[in-house]
Amino acid sequence: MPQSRRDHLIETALALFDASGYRATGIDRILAEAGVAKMTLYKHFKSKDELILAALARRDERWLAGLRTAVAAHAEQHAAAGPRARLRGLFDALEDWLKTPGFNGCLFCKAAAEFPDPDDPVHAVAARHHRKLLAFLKDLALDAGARRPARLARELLLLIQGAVSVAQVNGPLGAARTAARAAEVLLEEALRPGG
Amino acid sequence: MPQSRRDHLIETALALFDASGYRATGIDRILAEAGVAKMTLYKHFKSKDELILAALARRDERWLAGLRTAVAAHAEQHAAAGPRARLRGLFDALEDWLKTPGFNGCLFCKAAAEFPDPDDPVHAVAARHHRKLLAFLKDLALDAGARRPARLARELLLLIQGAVSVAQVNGPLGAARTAARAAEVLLEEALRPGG
DNA sequence: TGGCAAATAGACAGACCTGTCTGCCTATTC
DNA sequence: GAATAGGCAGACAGGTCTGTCTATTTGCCA
Repeated sequence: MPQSRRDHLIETALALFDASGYRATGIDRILAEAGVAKMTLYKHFKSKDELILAALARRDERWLAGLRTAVAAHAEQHAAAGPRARLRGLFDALEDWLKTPGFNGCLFCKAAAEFPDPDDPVHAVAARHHRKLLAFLKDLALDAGARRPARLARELLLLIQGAVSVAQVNGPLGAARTAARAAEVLLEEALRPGG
Repeated sequence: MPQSRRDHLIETALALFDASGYRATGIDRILAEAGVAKMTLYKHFKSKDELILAALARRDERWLAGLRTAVAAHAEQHAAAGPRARLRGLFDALEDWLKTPGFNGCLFCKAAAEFPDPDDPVHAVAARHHRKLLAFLKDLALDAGARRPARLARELLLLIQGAVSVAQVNGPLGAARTAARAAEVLLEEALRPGG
């Protein structure tokens, strides 16, 4: 099962990068935690940076998939609730995430911070993740019937990223709730007819 | 002039920490850039972490002071413009900052990310900075006559931090404008009578 | 049982990091 | 002119980092 060790390395690296940062997490630490030999790592990944890229790719798909299912589940649960239901699901999922014990900020924001060069592949992956999230939010806004869905999506993105950032620095207290409240105000404004 | 070398070290360190991160910036790099000998640094600071703390302390006071003056200047310029004038000044200053060529995100968010332990003095300084910014926003909201100033302040903080985060990852295009637009909607909602 | 592929432990090189120490040099002050 | 303080350059120790290499062991399959 050649995939299994590679997977295990990616998962272990993800957890450690999240907890301590990219540069601060040494290869040896990942290997010790995963119980894998160094040569095995370097057989699957050409360098530490490639491991970082693989870990971010996995996080990207998993995180967005989780968001999608959370929103869909919430919409199904409150089938008759109108356009606000999905938005509520979005921010409920956000709140759950921020309150997760090990929560330590957005891995992509931290990647962009530790690899500030925009041409760096790691930074580029982080940027792409943000754009994918923005596209998802735009679909949501479009679905809700917002007057200017792209603008509402950009606003929602700010609220989400702001909540993540504030929660990382000062704890999760109220950040998601505040974001959800503001999002409802912005949604209502976007649904109001004349403007 | 014993203060001058200390100051120069702090300024140089600030610029390098901003451009490359805390761990990624070696002492030797700071010394070479500042043209200062190693022993001079270690006479003024007990360790690299203390230099980081000193640099963050300076950034904290300078950044908040700049924000205050920007808001005051804008309010004076549009003396009769009502409660929105200061808010506009706030987000104009934000836009200027995000579009500054060397802009590379919020030093305090990055500090909290690189020093994730909440008990770490560096993380604590970052958290304190956020609370000071929140207090300033609350004063602004109070001044504007918002119905629930504390809530509006928390919402504005999310927008500001979100714009900073998004601009860091994906460039400054539109982030500040989006935040300003959303802030106006939220302010209007907070000023509307019944709610 | 023999053979093969893959993973293991661990040494190793070379680079970089922080923090300490030793001389040298310069400027100021008596 | 001499003494003294402070900054400079650079060596150094001790540690960590990535990435490479060499043996050795494990497990599987014929």
